[in-house]
Amino acid sequence: MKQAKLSNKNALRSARMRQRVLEETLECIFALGYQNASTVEIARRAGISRGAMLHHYPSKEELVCAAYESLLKQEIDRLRAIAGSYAEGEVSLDDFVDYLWSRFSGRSFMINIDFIAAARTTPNLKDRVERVREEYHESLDSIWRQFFADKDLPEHEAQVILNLTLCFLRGMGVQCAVQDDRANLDLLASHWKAHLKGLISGKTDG
Amino acid sequence: MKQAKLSNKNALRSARMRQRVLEETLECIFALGYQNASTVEIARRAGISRGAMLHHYPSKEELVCAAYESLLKQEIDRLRAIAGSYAEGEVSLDDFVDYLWSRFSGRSFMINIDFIAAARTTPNLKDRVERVREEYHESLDSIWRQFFADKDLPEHEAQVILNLTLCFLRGMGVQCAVQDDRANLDLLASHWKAHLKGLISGKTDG
DNA sequence: CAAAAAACAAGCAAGCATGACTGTTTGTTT
DNA sequence: AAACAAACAGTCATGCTTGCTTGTTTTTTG
Repeated sequence: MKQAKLSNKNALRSARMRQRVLEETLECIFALGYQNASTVEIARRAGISRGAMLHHYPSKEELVCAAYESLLKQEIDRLRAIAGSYAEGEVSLDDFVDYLWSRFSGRSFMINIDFIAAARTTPNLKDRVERVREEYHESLDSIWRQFFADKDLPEHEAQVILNLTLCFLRGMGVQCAVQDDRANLDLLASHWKAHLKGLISGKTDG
Repeated sequence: MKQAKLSNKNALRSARMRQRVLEETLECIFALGYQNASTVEIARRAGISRGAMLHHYPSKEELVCAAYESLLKQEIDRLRAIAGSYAEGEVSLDDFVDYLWSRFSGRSFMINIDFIAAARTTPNLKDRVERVREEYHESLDSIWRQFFADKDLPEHEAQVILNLTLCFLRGMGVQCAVQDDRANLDLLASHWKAHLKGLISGKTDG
């Protein structure tokens, strides 16, 4: 976003360093929590001086926001890849829900919780987090619709089912954060998947 | 827990003060976030000196843990009250889910998110948070069973339905924290309630 | 009523995180 | 190659937070 000409050695060096810093920022937040992820520690892990880091990201807020955007962009890319696999008939709805659950129970979502908690009481951060999340959900939505293209469900019902599923997975992810009882949660996820089938074919209620 | 004789004036004064400090701790965490809730600010709001507060709670961890325990104890009391109302036939399952949703979309849950996020990377806190949450869930569980006592669902299925509902509500609560789109979430909650009915009577799948 | 204990007030010191500042090296441009 | 710009390193100062210490008031107890 900052470099116009990407052919330079400098721009490449810069891009690499920025990427490394962002990755270590996320890792640091994952390992230590949002608030305990100090710029000193991040710089140390990234093998860069604080001065240099401040050159790339002028404030901590800039840094963590960029890191969050990077995180969700990665997620979006992964979703796109799944969408490609679906087009080739390699992925079922069950597989997709499994994939989502793996995402909501792993590092990515734990970092997300920290950001969500921090964003709630930090207006600047909240705006940016909200914006990035919106983008993410749009991607998710467009992929989700693919799974219902051949079913005869109205679009808004597919949307409701997606939102139910997302809230459910989010809630399980939160539970995962506080008490790592994976076996039980995996079981619960299975229940939900079985349930989804009923929702799609059965249509017991509107 | 600290006072043996509650008949003293001192013990009463102490208890009142402790209660006030805990309440302001929660309010401070709600308003400013877990990390920005400094002991200075809490003391200021509670109208007490920091020295006095340190007399009651020797460390910040003690303070916030006590506050969290107080918060969930309050929730448990409320649940017990609902259980009483149910016994008198004043509350339906729908009402109960509505009640839970009001809890998961309000102050109480927002504070919870902060604690959950903080606990993830703070071992001491995590243990205590986990323990208190367990107690809370047990209360919830015993009440939930009441609603299924007259239905012919096996107990473990009622449990699964509770867990599904809880995860769903938690997920909605998280969404609430980052983007206050109540109208949509309320709608989604209605969908779930309608859905619950199907789950209980219909039994489309095991 | 005197002594002990508890509740409370207020100031102090150490630690830490952030951001600013100064200087050095590496790369680009003309 | 000379001037310029970007990338990087390291140190410093400010502000904030926490917990400790010392002193005062209120209550309980012998």
